[in-house]
Amino acid sequence: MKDMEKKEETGYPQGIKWTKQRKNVYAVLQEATEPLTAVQIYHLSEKLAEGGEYALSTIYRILAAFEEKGLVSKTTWMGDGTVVYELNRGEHTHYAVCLECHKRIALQSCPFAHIHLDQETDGFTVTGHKLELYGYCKDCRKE
Amino acid sequence: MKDMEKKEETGYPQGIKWTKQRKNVYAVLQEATEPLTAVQIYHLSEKLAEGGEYALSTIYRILAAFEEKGLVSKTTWMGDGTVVYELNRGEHTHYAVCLECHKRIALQSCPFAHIHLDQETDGFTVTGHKLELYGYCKDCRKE
DNA sequence: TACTAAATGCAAATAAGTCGCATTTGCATT
DNA sequence: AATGCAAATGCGACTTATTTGCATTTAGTA
Repeated sequence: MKDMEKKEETGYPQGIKWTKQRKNVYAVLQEATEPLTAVQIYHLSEKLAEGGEYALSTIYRILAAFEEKGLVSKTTWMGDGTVVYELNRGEHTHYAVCLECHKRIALQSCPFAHIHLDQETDGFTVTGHKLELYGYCKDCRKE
Repeated sequence: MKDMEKKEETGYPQGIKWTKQRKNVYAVLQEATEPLTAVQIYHLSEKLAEGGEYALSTIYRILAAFEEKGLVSKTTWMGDGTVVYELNRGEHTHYAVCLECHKRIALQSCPFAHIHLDQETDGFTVTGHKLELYGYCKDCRKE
């Protein structure tokens, strides 16, 4: 287990205090396959630790701190406004949301990958975008 | 003012009770040039009427009823999750949001107007989409 | 004009997130 | 290894946005 020891000693972005709560939240975000709400992160973090030794307000503060440091980005599901957090991994993902079962399906690629959005609006410099598709997944489709 | 009388008698989508509160909310939404929050609609409706004869909960219920009937659509500003309502007028509008001053600029056209999004995801039938652009408006742009 | 289901007002309840303050804890230093 | 302090945490109170129960009112029909 020397590898794990090594990982314990290093591997965390520096510049902030790495408390056990922060390490757990960070681990939860690394394991996540899609963006999570603060409450989901709260429960998953507690599961990672043994006891119920977390305050929800701490989770909110940790997420705010991570966002400040650029580790995490905070977004909202456009459909219902749910606020979610995810690790900044460089790429971005869009989702298709089923209006029937509310399942979210990640798009394999961004439709704007090769489209220039800049000229859309006069004088506005576009630096990013958010997109959400709506419709029916193959299980819920009406014929 | 015969025109107004006429308008009073007709012109409302049928199938629901047209109370004075609902008429006012409907009028507010018709006059709106962009989506409004429930609280904004609440204040504007009270201004339309004379007295403070509205309950905020009623506004929420009216908006929910309108949404049910397909008169109104409820959306959220993706950036901050603010929930807003607007009349369903057939077309849809996207916005570019300035990260500095938070101004919203309506796009003249939808970038997807002539793009097929259907094939993006296997088996998913796309019926709608939401898009928000981020960046800097011409007043806030950094050189 | 009377009747009834639906709509409203009000106040209390819920949900998501924030904040102040006393206590604890990384972590840099001795 | 022990110390010190700023930063982080826990806890509870608070805010803001929205929902809900219930008694009362009202639109639209019979």
